[in-house]
Amino acid sequence: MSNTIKIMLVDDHAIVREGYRSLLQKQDHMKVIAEASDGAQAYLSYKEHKPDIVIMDISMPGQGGLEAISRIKQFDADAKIIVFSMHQNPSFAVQATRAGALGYVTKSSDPEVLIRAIYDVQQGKYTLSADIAQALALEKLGTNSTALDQLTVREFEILRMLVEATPTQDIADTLNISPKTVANAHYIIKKKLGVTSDIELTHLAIKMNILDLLTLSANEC
Amino acid sequence: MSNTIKIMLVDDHAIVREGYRSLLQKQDHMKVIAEASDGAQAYLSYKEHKPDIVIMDISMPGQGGLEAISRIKQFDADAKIIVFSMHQNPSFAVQATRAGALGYVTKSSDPEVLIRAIYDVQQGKYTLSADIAQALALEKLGTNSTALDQLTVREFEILRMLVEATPTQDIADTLNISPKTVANAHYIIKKKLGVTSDIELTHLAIKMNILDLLTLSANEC
DNA sequence: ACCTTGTCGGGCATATTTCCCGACGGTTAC
DNA sequence: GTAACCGTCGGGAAATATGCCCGACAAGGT
Repeated sequence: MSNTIKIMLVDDHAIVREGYRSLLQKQDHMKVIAEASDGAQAYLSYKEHKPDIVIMDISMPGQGGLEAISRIKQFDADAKIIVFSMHQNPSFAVQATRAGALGYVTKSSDPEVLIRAIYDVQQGKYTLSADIAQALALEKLGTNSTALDQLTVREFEILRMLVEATPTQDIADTLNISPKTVANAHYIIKKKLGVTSDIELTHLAIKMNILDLLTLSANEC
Repeated sequence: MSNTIKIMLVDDHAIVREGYRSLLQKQDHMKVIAEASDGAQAYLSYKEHKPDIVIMDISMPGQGGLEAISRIKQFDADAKIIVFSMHQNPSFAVQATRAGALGYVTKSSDPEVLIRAIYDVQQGKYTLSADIAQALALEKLGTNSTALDQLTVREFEILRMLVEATPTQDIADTLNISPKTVANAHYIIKKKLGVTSDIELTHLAIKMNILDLLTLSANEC
């Protein structure tokens, strides 16, 4: 069929890919033609299969989703990428958009929302799931001025790794840049966010839900 | 069929439930008889359907999974619950087990691992996915469970102020000691706790409940 | 008395942070 | 086109912090 949408799935959890596949199978005009479980794989697979739509998780180990989006867009500026993330924090949507994503849907959304987003993005329309759209609107109105949006995509990515206590050398390795650049970014991030110590930085990351408390806390709240 | 395992799914992400269902459908001896998207629903649904096995995510909004496990075990001490979580942190496995779970499998695992776990737990065997088993073993070797006891009173006092992002000079002033002594203590603390960065130190403080999360988190817990 | 442990801080080599700079590619504006 | 801008990348150099050493002193313990 000529109007079948070719889809690539990128998610590090096999069970979630299973879910996508099962869901998309029920749609007449969609076909999953490729899968990947991390950013690097996603890039290679994109070049090979040229899918119409990429559905991508952004919180993956190693090469994160944002980096993968940038790489793919660099290879094909017309790439249509939907980010499907567990993060309700609108800053993630902002960063994903900057990196080149055309849609952002939370995993809490009903499956139909993802389907709808695929059709929308296929036609070049930008799509946000309702919860994120609302949060973004509130942020714009309120003084919830999240300083996070002042960060560039690269800085945000580095911040995420930093607050997870990733060594500078490891960050440099995963992003293929010099440790010196990471150190410079570290400094710029602290400056932009108005903190002077790494401990303050970590506090801020927790407040802004960049650092998932659940991954840290051994006790229930 | 008498040997069909009746399963209940609990996960807040519809797409993940879709994935479980698709996966379990392929198994002859398993049948999904109920679903729930949060802890409270899970408890009610358990009482109604009495499944043989519960597969439960523990990071859910509102009443989390650990609470649900406790409630279910209280109602039925023989309940067989497998936790299927994205968290690789072994502390989660410890907590889940304390709450009454019989198995812990990470979402990064291959689907077969979950299937295997279902059969194992059905027979009353406790099951861990390989990655968690290894992490737990390493933790046991590391003896960081009593790490805090290695700190002297003074060091502990300084640690508490440090992780609240108190400037070194302020700590020195408050304790009437030299900033240099604070810096030295800071170093000794990191050494005793086996961390190399302040970010790691903050993570540890959160895990050990030295840092009050409630004063930090902008969200309800 | 003697040894241990905690507290306090100086010294000093090394590492990191901080802030500067220029280079380069991509966009946008005109 | 080209000028202006932004994001990314990293070098350089001074200021600062860290890592690890040391000795001093007091309080118990044996």
